[in-house]
Amino acid sequence: MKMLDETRLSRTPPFCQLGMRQLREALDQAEMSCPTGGTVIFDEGQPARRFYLLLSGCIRFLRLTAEGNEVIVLHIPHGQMFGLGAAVGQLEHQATAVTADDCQILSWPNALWPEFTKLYEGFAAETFRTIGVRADEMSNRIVELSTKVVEQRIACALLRMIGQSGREVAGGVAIGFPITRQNVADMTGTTIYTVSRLLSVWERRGLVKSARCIIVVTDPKGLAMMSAGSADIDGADTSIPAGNRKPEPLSAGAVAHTAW
Amino acid sequence: MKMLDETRLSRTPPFCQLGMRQLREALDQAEMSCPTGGTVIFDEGQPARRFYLLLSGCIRFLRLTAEGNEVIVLHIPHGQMFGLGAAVGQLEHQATAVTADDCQILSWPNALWPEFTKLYEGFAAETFRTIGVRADEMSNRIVELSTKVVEQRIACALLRMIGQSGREVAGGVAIGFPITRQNVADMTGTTIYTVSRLLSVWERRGLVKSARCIIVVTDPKGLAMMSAGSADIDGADTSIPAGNRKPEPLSAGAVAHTAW
DNA sequence: CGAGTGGTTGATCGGGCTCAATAGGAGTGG
DNA sequence: CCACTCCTATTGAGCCCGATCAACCACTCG
Repeated sequence: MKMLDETRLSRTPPFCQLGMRQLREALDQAEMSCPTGGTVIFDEGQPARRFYLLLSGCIRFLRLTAEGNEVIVLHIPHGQMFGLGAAVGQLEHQATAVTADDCQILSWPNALWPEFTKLYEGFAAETFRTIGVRADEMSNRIVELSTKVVEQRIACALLRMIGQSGREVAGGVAIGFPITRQNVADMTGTTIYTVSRLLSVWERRGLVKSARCIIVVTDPKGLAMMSAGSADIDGADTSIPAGNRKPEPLSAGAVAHTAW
Repeated sequence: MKMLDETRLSRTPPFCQLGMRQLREALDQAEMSCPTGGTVIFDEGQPARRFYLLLSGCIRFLRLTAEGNEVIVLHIPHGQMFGLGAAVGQLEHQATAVTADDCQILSWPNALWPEFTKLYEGFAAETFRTIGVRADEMSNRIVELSTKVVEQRIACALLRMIGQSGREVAGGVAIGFPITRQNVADMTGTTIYTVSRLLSVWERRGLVKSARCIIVVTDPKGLAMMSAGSADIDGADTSIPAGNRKPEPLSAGAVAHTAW
C-alpha cells in the first residue's frame, strides 16, 4: 500500500520532481484520511494548521452568508493541493471545505511548509501555480456573474465542472461527483427552480441528460454556445419562453484570467 | 530625489525589511514611470515580462467580455505590488491594468523575481500575502454577486473602496480616485442608470454626497447597514419604490475570505 | 458657443425569483 | 414486498427588481 501511495504521490505536480526517498519522507510525515461525501474538512474562520493534498475525490469550497445562503466558491479536483493558507500568510481558513464525494486526502502541519518549499524541487512553484489558476477561475466567475444571464452562467458552470472533473460515459461527459440542482444554483447565484427548469429544457434539446444528483453533458459544443450567448438553435421549438435570442459573437471560449 | 524614493520604498511592506544598500540596489534596477489617469499599463493576454509596485495613485484591473462589457475585477491601492504573474507562474497578464488616476510606478523585469525572493528578507512573504488578500477580495465579490441585490452590492463596493483608498474630507470619507457611475456599475454587475438612481436616493438620505467623478461617503455605518441588507431606516420616506424591507440580521460586516 | 462627457430621471417590460403544490426516487424498517 | 419518510426534482402562476430605451440636464474644454 505504501508503495502505491508513493507512485500516486509522484504523479501529482507538486511532488513529481521528487525522488523515491523524498516521496517516502513526505508520506511519512503526512496524515491520511478517507472521508465520505459531505464531510467537512475545515471550516471558514478556523485557524489554518495544515495544508492538504486531495488524492482522489472532489472538494467543494463553500461560504455561508449571514442570511443563510450557501455559495460555492471553488471546486478542487483530485490531484490538487488545498487549504494553502500557509502559502499566502493567512492564519485562518477563509472558506469551508466539504467533500463532494468520497475522498482520499493527505495533509501536513503548516510547520512543514517552509521545509517542503525549501527541500522539494518544484513544490513551491507548482503550488503557487495552482493558486494562480484558482484566482483565474474566481476572476472568471466574477465576470460571468457580472455580465451573463442565468442560462449562460449555468452553462459555464457545467462546462467548468466537466473540464475539471469530467468522466467520459456512454453518450457524453458526466460531472465526476454527485451534484444537486441546489449545488448548481449555489455556484451560479440562482435558484433551484431556475436550474431545474433550464436542465429540463436542455434535456429536451439533447444538450444534457440528468438524474438525481447526476448531470451528463451530451453536447458540450452546444452548451459552449449557450454559455457564450450565441445560443438557441435556430428554429428550435422549446416550450419554455424561448430565451434570449441575441446576435452575439461566439466568444473566445474557455480562456480568461486574473492578473494580480 | 533618489533619497526620497528610498524612504518611500522602505515603507512598502515587501521592502520594509531591507537595508539602505538593498533599497538602492532595488531602485537601481527599477524602471520608474508616472502615467496620468487612464493609461494602460498592460493588457489582458499580453506576455507578463515585468512586475510592478504602485508607489502612488490607484490601478484598476479590467476584463473585457466578447460582448464589449467591461468588468472591474480589482482595485490596487498605492503601496502594493501588482502584475505578479511571475509569482504564480503565469506567462500572460490576465487582466488589463489601467491607472485610475495619476500614478507613480516602479517595475522590474521578471528575471529579477527569483533574486528578489531569495535576497530580500520578507519580500516573498509579503507579496504572497498580497495575493492572498486579493483572492479573498475576489471571493467576497463572488459571494456578493451571488447573494446580494444591487443596492447591497453597490454599498459593498463603495465601502470596499473607501476602505482601500479612502481619503478623509470635510463631512466624510471620499473615494481617493476619480470614479464614474459607469465604473461603479462595472464593479457591481449593474447599469449606470441604477447606480445613478441609487446614489441620488442615498444623497437625499444623507448617506453619500457625490459630484461628477467624485463620491464621498458621509455615513459609513449607514452604508454598512445597507450592504448587509438590514437597511432602510424605519419610516424613511424615499420617493423611489422604497426597496427591499427585509428582516435580516446585520451580518458580520467587513470580514470574509477565500481559502484555497 | 458647440461638442463631448458624465449624470439624471421617467416609462416600460421581461427575466428570473418567489410561493405553492406535486412527483419521484432512495433508504429504512416491518 | 410494501409502507413510510426524507431528500431531490419538477412545474405552474404571479409579481417585482432592475435592465432597457429615451430624453434631457450640467459641466468642461477647445
